[in-house]
Amino acid sequence: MSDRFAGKLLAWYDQHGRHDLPWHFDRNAYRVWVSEIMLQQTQVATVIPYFQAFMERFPDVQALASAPVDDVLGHWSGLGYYARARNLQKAAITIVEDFGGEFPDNPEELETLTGIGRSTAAAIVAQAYGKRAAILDGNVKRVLARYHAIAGWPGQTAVLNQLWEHAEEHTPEERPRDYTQAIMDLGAMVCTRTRPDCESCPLSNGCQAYARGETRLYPGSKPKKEKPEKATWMIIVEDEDGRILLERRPPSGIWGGLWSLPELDPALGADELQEACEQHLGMSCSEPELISGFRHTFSHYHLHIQPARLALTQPSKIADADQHRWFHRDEALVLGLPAPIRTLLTQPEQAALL
DNA sequence: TATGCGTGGGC
DNA sequence: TGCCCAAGCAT
Repeated sequence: MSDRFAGKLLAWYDQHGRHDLPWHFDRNAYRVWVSEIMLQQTQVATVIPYFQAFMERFPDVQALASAPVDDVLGHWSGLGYYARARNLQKAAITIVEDFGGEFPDNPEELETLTGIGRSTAAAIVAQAYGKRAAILDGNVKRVLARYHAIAGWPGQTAVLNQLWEHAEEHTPEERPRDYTQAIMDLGAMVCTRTRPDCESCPLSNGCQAYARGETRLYPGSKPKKEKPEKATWMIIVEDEDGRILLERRPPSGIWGGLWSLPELDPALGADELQEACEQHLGMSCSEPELISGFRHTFSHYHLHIQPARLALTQPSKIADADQHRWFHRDEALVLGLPAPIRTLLTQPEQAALL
Protein backbone atom coordinates (compact mmCIF):
# COMPACT_ATOMS: atom_id res chain seq x y z
CA MET A 1 0.00 0.00 0.00
CA SER A 2 1.49 3.25 -1.09
CA ASP A 3 0.55 6.21 1.10
CA ARG A 4 1.40 9.82 1.78
CA PHE A 5 4.56 8.64 3.53
CA ALA A 6 6.15 7.57 0.26
CA GLY A 7 4.94 10.63 -1.65
CA LYS A 8 6.44 13.08 0.82
CA LEU A 9 9.64 11.11 1.01
CA LEU A 10 10.05 10.99 -2.76
CA ALA A 11 9.44 14.72 -3.09
CA TRP A 12 12.13 15.34 -0.48
CA TYR A 13 14.48 12.89 -2.21
CA ASP A 14 14.16 14.63 -5.57
CA GLN A 15 15.49 17.81 -4.01
CA HIS A 16 17.83 16.64 -1.27
CA GLY A 17 18.68 12.99 -1.80
CA ARG A 18 22.00 11.49 -2.86
CA HIS A 19 21.93 10.86 -6.58
CA ASP A 20 25.62 10.57 -7.38
CA LEU A 21 27.10 7.76 -5.30
CA PRO A 22 29.57 5.61 -7.26
CA TRP A 23 27.21 2.64 -7.52
CA HIS A 24 24.56 4.88 -9.05
CA PHE A 25 26.60 5.04 -12.25
CA ASP A 26 26.70 2.20 -14.78
CA ARG A 27 24.05 0.63 -12.62
CA ASN A 28 23.80 -3.13 -12.96
CA ALA A 29 23.08 -6.02 -10.65
CA TYR A 30 26.74 -6.80 -10.09
CA ARG A 31 27.69 -3.27 -9.04
CA VAL A 32 24.59 -2.94 -6.88
CA TRP A 33 25.30 -6.28 -5.25
CA VAL A 34 28.92 -5.48 -4.41
CA SER A 35 27.96 -2.08 -3.04
CA GLU A 36 25.22 -3.56 -0.87
CA ILE A 37 27.58 -6.13 0.62
CA MET A 38 30.26 -3.51 1.31
CA LEU A 39 27.65 -1.26 2.89
CA GLN A 40 26.54 -3.85 5.42
CA GLN A 41 27.35 -2.35 8.82
CA THR A 42 29.70 0.06 7.08
CA GLN A 43 29.26 3.74 6.37
CA VAL A 44 29.09 5.19 2.88
CA ALA A 45 32.21 7.34 3.17
CA THR A 46 34.25 4.31 4.21
CA VAL A 47 32.97 2.19 1.35
CA ILE A 48 33.50 4.57 -1.56
CA PRO A 49 37.26 4.13 -2.12
CA TYR A 50 37.01 0.37 -1.61
CA PHE A 51 34.18 0.15 -4.12
CA GLN A 52 36.14 2.09 -6.73
CA ALA A 53 39.26 -0.07 -6.41
CA PHE A 54 37.23 -3.27 -6.28
CA MET A 55 35.41 -2.40 -9.51
CA GLU A 56 38.66 -1.60 -11.29
CA ARG A 57 40.09 -4.96 -10.37
CA PHE A 58 36.90 -7.04 -10.59
CA PRO A 59 34.71 -5.28 -13.17
CA ASP A 60 32.21 -8.11 -13.52
CA VAL A 61 31.07 -11.28 -11.84
CA GLN A 62 33.32 -13.45 -14.03
CA ALA A 63 36.40 -11.52 -12.95
CA LEU A 64 35.43 -11.93 -9.32
CA ALA A 65 34.62 -15.62 -9.65
CA SER A 66 37.96 -16.46 -11.24
CA ALA A 67 40.18 -14.33 -8.99
CA PRO A 68 42.52 -15.75 -6.32
CA VAL A 69 40.94 -15.43 -2.91
CA ASP A 70 43.99 -13.57 -1.60
CA ASP A 71 43.34 -10.95 -4.24
CA VAL A 72 39.73 -10.54 -3.16
CA LEU A 73 40.66 -10.34 0.51
CA GLY A 74 43.45 -7.94 -0.39
CA HIS A 75 40.86 -5.55 -1.78
CA TRP A 76 38.82 -6.00 1.40
CA SER A 77 41.74 -5.37 3.75
CA GLY A 78 40.75 -2.67 6.24
CA LEU A 79 37.04 -2.88 5.49
CA GLY A 80 36.28 -5.45 8.17
CA TYR A 81 33.79 -8.31 8.42
CA TYR A 82 35.89 -10.39 6.06
CA ALA A 83 33.34 -13.19 5.77
CA ARG A 84 31.58 -10.76 3.44
CA ALA A 85 34.46 -10.99 0.98
CA ARG A 86 34.69 -14.76 1.16
CA ASN A 87 30.91 -15.08 0.75
CA LEU A 88 30.97 -12.59 -2.10
CA GLN A 89 33.35 -14.67 -4.12
CA LYS A 90 31.57 -17.89 -3.27
CA ALA A 91 28.32 -16.38 -4.52
CA ALA A 92 30.08 -15.10 -7.65
CA ILE A 93 31.16 -18.64 -8.45
CA THR A 94 27.59 -19.86 -7.91
CA ILE A 95 26.25 -17.17 -10.22
CA VAL A 96 28.72 -18.07 -12.94
CA GLU A 97 28.38 -21.83 -12.61
CA ASP A 98 24.72 -22.29 -11.69
CA PHE A 99 23.03 -19.16 -13.04
CA GLY A 100 24.90 -18.82 -16.31
CA GLY A 101 26.44 -15.56 -15.17
CA GLU A 102 23.01 -13.91 -14.87
CA PHE A 103 21.85 -12.47 -11.56
CA PRO A 104 18.50 -13.62 -10.23
CA ASP A 105 15.95 -10.80 -10.27
CA ASN A 106 13.82 -11.98 -7.36
CA PRO A 107 14.45 -11.97 -3.60
CA GLU A 108 13.83 -15.69 -3.14
CA GLU A 109 16.64 -16.77 -5.44
CA LEU A 110 18.95 -13.98 -4.31
CA GLU A 111 18.60 -15.10 -0.70
CA THR A 112 19.95 -18.53 -1.62
CA LEU A 113 23.30 -16.86 -2.32
CA THR A 114 25.57 -16.74 0.67
CA GLY A 115 25.92 -13.31 2.19
CA ILE A 116 22.55 -12.11 0.87
CA GLY A 117 19.79 -11.89 3.45
CA ARG A 118 16.31 -10.46 3.36
CA SER A 119 17.22 -6.79 3.29
CA THR A 120 20.13 -7.09 0.86
CA ALA A 121 18.04 -9.20 -1.51
CA ALA A 122 15.34 -6.55 -1.47
CA ALA A 123 17.86 -3.78 -2.00
CA ILE A 124 19.28 -5.50 -5.07
CA VAL A 125 15.83 -6.14 -6.51
CA ALA A 126 14.78 -2.53 -5.98
CA GLN A 127 18.04 -0.84 -6.97
CA ALA A 128 19.09 -3.03 -9.87
CA TYR A 129 15.72 -4.02 -11.34
CA GLY A 130 13.42 -1.26 -10.13
CA LYS A 131 11.01 -3.76 -8.62
CA ARG A 132 9.05 -3.24 -5.44
CA ALA A 133 10.76 -4.80 -2.43
CA ALA A 134 10.99 -3.60 1.15
CA ILE A 135 14.36 -3.11 2.78
CA LEU A 136 15.10 -2.75 6.49
CA ASP A 137 18.59 -1.53 7.26
CA GLY A 138 19.76 0.55 10.18
CA ASN A 139 18.54 3.78 8.61
CA VAL A 140 15.07 2.45 7.88
CA LYS A 141 14.81 0.94 11.34
CA ARG A 142 15.57 4.31 12.88
CA VAL A 143 13.12 6.23 10.67
CA LEU A 144 10.29 3.75 11.19
CA ALA A 145 10.91 3.24 14.91
CA ARG A 146 10.55 7.00 15.37
CA TYR A 147 7.71 7.52 12.94
CA HIS A 148 5.60 4.86 14.62
CA ALA A 149 7.11 5.22 18.09
CA ILE A 150 8.01 1.55 18.27
CA ALA A 151 9.58 0.86 21.63
CA GLY A 152 12.25 -1.75 22.25
CA TRP A 153 15.52 -2.81 20.73
CA PRO A 154 15.29 -3.88 17.05
CA GLY A 155 17.38 -6.93 17.90
CA GLN A 156 14.26 -8.35 19.54
CA THR A 157 12.22 -10.41 17.12
CA ALA A 158 8.90 -8.82 18.07
CA VAL A 159 10.29 -5.33 17.45
CA LEU A 160 11.95 -6.40 14.24
CA ASN A 161 8.75 -7.95 12.94
CA GLN A 162 6.82 -4.74 13.55
CA LEU A 163 9.46 -2.76 11.70
CA TRP A 164 9.32 -5.15 8.76
CA GLU A 165 5.54 -4.78 8.63
CA HIS A 166 5.82 -1.02 8.43
CA ALA A 167 8.62 -1.26 5.90
CA GLU A 168 6.41 -3.38 3.64
CA GLU A 169 3.43 -1.15 4.19
CA HIS A 170 5.20 2.07 3.19
CA THR A 171 7.06 0.77 0.15
CA PRO A 172 5.22 2.07 -2.92
CA GLU A 173 4.47 0.41 -6.24
CA GLU A 174 5.71 3.50 -8.04
CA ARG A 175 9.39 4.43 -8.02
CA PRO A 176 10.48 1.70 -5.57
CA ARG A 177 14.13 2.27 -6.55
CA ASP A 178 14.02 5.95 -5.63
CA TYR A 179 11.95 5.24 -2.53
CA THR A 180 14.52 2.75 -1.28
CA GLN A 181 17.33 5.23 -1.74
CA ALA A 182 15.17 8.00 -0.31
CA ILE A 183 14.41 6.38 3.03
CA MET A 184 18.07 5.45 3.50
CA ASP A 185 19.12 9.00 2.65
CA LEU A 186 16.63 10.42 5.10
CA GLY A 187 17.99 8.19 7.84
CA ALA A 188 21.57 9.09 7.00
CA MET A 189 21.10 12.83 6.45
CA VAL A 190 18.08 13.98 8.49
CA CYS A 191 16.78 11.31 10.84
CA THR A 192 20.24 10.74 12.28
CA ARG A 193 21.03 8.77 15.41
CA THR A 194 21.86 11.82 17.48
CA ARG A 195 20.40 15.28 16.91
CA PRO A 196 17.96 14.52 14.10
CA ASP A 197 17.04 17.55 12.02
CA CYS A 198 13.30 17.25 12.49
CA GLU A 199 12.68 20.82 11.30
CA SER A 200 13.68 19.87 7.78
CA CYS A 201 12.16 16.39 7.80
CA PRO A 202 9.38 15.78 5.27
CA LEU A 203 7.82 13.21 7.60
CA SER A 204 7.76 15.21 10.83
CA ASN A 205 4.03 15.81 10.43
CA GLY A 206 3.12 12.19 11.00
CA CYS A 207 6.06 11.26 13.21
CA GLN A 208 4.86 10.02 16.58
CA ALA A 209 8.23 10.30 18.30
CA TYR A 210 8.51 13.92 17.12
CA ALA A 211 4.97 14.69 18.28
CA ARG A 212 5.92 13.48 21.75
CA GLY A 213 9.32 15.14 21.70
CA GLU A 214 10.87 11.73 22.23
CA THR A 215 12.98 11.06 19.17
CA ARG A 216 15.86 10.18 21.47
CA LEU A 217 13.99 7.17 22.80
CA TYR A 218 13.81 5.47 19.41
CA PRO A 219 15.00 3.05 18.39
CA GLY A 220 15.53 1.39 21.75
CA SER A 221 19.14 0.68 22.60
CA LYS A 222 20.83 -2.66 22.85
CA PRO A 223 21.22 -4.08 26.37
CA LYS A 224 24.72 -3.47 27.68
CA LYS A 225 27.14 -6.30 28.14
CA GLU A 226 30.57 -6.49 29.62
CA LYS A 227 33.26 -7.03 27.03
CA PRO A 228 35.66 -9.81 28.00
CA GLU A 229 39.39 -9.12 27.96
CA LYS A 230 41.48 -11.49 25.88
CA ALA A 231 45.20 -11.57 25.17
CA THR A 232 47.52 -13.00 22.58
CA TRP A 233 51.11 -13.05 21.44
CA MET A 234 51.88 -11.75 17.97
CA ILE A 235 55.20 -12.89 16.64
CA ILE A 236 57.34 -10.81 14.32
CA VAL A 237 59.98 -13.08 12.83
CA GLU A 238 62.45 -11.66 10.37
CA ASP A 239 64.92 -13.56 8.25
CA GLU A 240 68.33 -12.40 7.07
CA ASP A 241 66.76 -10.63 4.08
CA GLY A 242 64.41 -8.63 6.25
CA ARG A 243 61.43 -10.64 5.14
CA ILE A 244 58.63 -11.26 7.61
CA LEU A 245 56.92 -14.54 8.27
CA LEU A 246 53.16 -14.41 7.84
CA GLU A 247 50.62 -17.05 8.65
CA ARG A 248 47.27 -17.71 7.01
CA ARG A 249 44.59 -17.65 9.64
CA PRO A 250 41.93 -20.35 9.87
CA PRO A 251 38.92 -19.78 7.61
CA SER A 252 36.56 -18.98 10.47
CA GLY A 253 36.86 -16.77 13.50
CA ILE A 254 38.41 -13.35 13.80
CA TRP A 255 40.20 -12.22 10.63
CA GLY A 256 39.28 -15.56 9.05
CA GLY A 257 41.31 -16.47 5.97
CA LEU A 258 43.52 -13.40 6.22
CA TRP A 259 47.29 -13.28 6.47
CA SER A 260 48.63 -12.15 9.80
CA LEU A 261 51.51 -12.43 12.22
CA PRO A 262 51.76 -15.88 13.80
CA GLU A 263 49.97 -16.13 17.14
CA LEU A 264 51.09 -18.07 20.18
CA ASP A 265 49.20 -19.25 23.24
CA PRO A 266 48.64 -16.25 25.51
CA ALA A 267 49.22 -18.47 28.53
CA LEU A 268 52.90 -18.72 27.60
CA GLY A 269 55.32 -16.72 29.67
CA ALA A 270 57.92 -14.56 27.97
CA ASP A 271 60.60 -17.07 28.99
CA GLU A 272 58.77 -19.85 27.17
CA LEU A 273 58.31 -17.84 24.02
CA GLN A 274 61.47 -18.76 22.18
CA GLU A 275 60.96 -22.48 22.47
CA ALA A 276 57.29 -22.25 21.60
CA CYS A 277 58.14 -20.15 18.62
CA GLU A 278 60.74 -22.59 17.36
CA GLN A 279 58.31 -25.43 17.86
CA HIS A 280 55.48 -23.61 16.12
CA LEU A 281 57.58 -22.56 13.17
CA GLY A 282 60.04 -25.43 12.98
CA MET A 283 63.06 -23.15 12.89
CA SER A 284 65.65 -21.63 15.17
CA CYS A 285 65.06 -18.18 16.49
CA SER A 286 66.85 -15.65 18.59
CA GLU A 287 65.62 -14.64 22.00
CA PRO A 288 62.44 -12.61 21.76
CA GLU A 289 62.51 -8.86 22.11
CA LEU A 290 59.29 -7.80 23.74
CA ILE A 291 57.56 -4.77 22.35
CA SER A 292 55.01 -2.96 24.42
CA GLY A 293 51.58 -4.27 23.61
CA PHE A 294 48.39 -2.52 22.67
CA ARG A 295 44.71 -3.13 23.10
CA HIS A 296 42.45 -3.66 20.12
CA THR A 297 38.71 -3.39 20.67
CA PHE A 298 36.27 -5.56 18.78
CA SER A 299 32.50 -5.57 18.91
CA HIS A 300 32.39 -8.28 21.54
CA TYR A 301 35.72 -8.19 23.35
CA HIS A 302 38.98 -6.39 23.96
CA LEU A 303 42.13 -8.06 22.69
CA HIS A 304 45.47 -7.24 24.21
CA ILE A 305 48.05 -7.82 21.52
CA GLN A 306 51.56 -8.44 22.77
CA PRO A 307 54.10 -8.33 19.95
CA ALA A 308 57.47 -9.99 20.26
CA ARG A 309 60.25 -9.73 17.71
CA LEU A 310 62.58 -12.61 16.91
CA ALA A 311 65.26 -13.07 14.33
CA LEU A 312 65.90 -16.22 12.39
CA THR A 313 69.20 -17.79 13.42
CA GLN A 314 69.24 -20.39 10.65
CA PRO A 315 68.00 -20.28 7.06
CA SER A 316 64.27 -20.88 6.79
CA LYS A 317 63.12 -24.46 6.50
CA ILE A 318 59.68 -23.39 5.40
CA ALA A 319 59.26 -23.71 1.68
CA ASP A 320 56.20 -22.17 0.09
CA ALA A 321 53.86 -23.88 2.44
CA ASP A 322 50.18 -23.09 2.32
CA GLN A 323 50.00 -21.63 5.79
CA HIS A 324 53.33 -19.89 6.29
CA ARG A 325 55.20 -17.71 3.85
CA TRP A 326 57.98 -15.14 3.90
CA PHE A 327 57.05 -11.74 2.57
CA HIS A 328 58.81 -8.48 2.04
CA ARG A 329 56.70 -5.73 3.47
CA ASP A 330 55.58 -4.38 0.11
CA GLU A 331 54.64 -7.88 -1.03
CA ALA A 332 52.61 -8.41 2.09
CA LEU A 333 50.61 -5.26 1.52
CA VAL A 334 48.74 -6.71 -1.43
CA LEU A 335 47.41 -9.51 0.76
CA GLY A 336 44.32 -9.61 2.86
CA LEU A 337 45.72 -8.29 6.12
CA PRO A 338 43.89 -7.20 9.28
CA ALA A 339 44.01 -3.45 9.71
CA PRO A 340 46.28 -3.45 12.80
CA ILE A 341 48.77 -5.74 11.05
CA ARG A 342 48.65 -3.59 7.94
CA THR A 343 49.42 -0.55 10.05
CA LEU A 344 52.30 -2.35 11.64
CA LEU A 345 53.78 -3.24 8.26
CA THR A 346 53.19 0.16 6.72
CA GLN A 347 54.70 1.97 9.66
CA PRO A 348 57.38 -0.39 10.93
CA GLU A 349 58.75 2.29 13.20
CA GLN A 350 55.51 1.97 15.14
CA ALA A 351 56.46 -1.56 16.11
CA ALA A 352 59.50 -0.19 17.86
CA LEU A 353 57.53 2.51 19.62
CA LEU A 354 54.51 0.53 20.65
C1' DT B 1 17.22 -16.89 19.79
C1' DA B 2 21.83 -15.14 20.81
C1' DT B 3 26.30 -14.56 19.46
C1' DG B 4 30.36 -13.79 16.41
C1' DC B 5 32.09 -10.99 13.07
C1' DG B 6 35.97 -5.24 12.02
C1' DT B 7 36.76 -0.84 11.60
C1' DG B 8 36.13 4.04 11.92
C1' DG B 9 33.05 7.99 13.10
C1' DG B 10 30.71 10.80 16.45
C1' DC B 11 30.00 12.51 20.85
C1' DT C 1 38.39 8.53 26.66
C1' DG C 2 35.19 4.93 26.30
C1' DC C 3 31.06 3.76 24.38
C1' DC C 4 27.52 3.21 20.91
C1' DC C 5 26.69 2.56 16.43
C1' DA C 6 26.78 1.82 11.13
C1' DA C 7 23.22 0.15 3.90
C1' DG C 8 23.24 -7.38 8.25
C1' DC C 9 24.23 -12.10 7.79
C1' DA C 10 25.55 -16.82 9.17
C1' DT C 11 25.37 -20.14 12.48
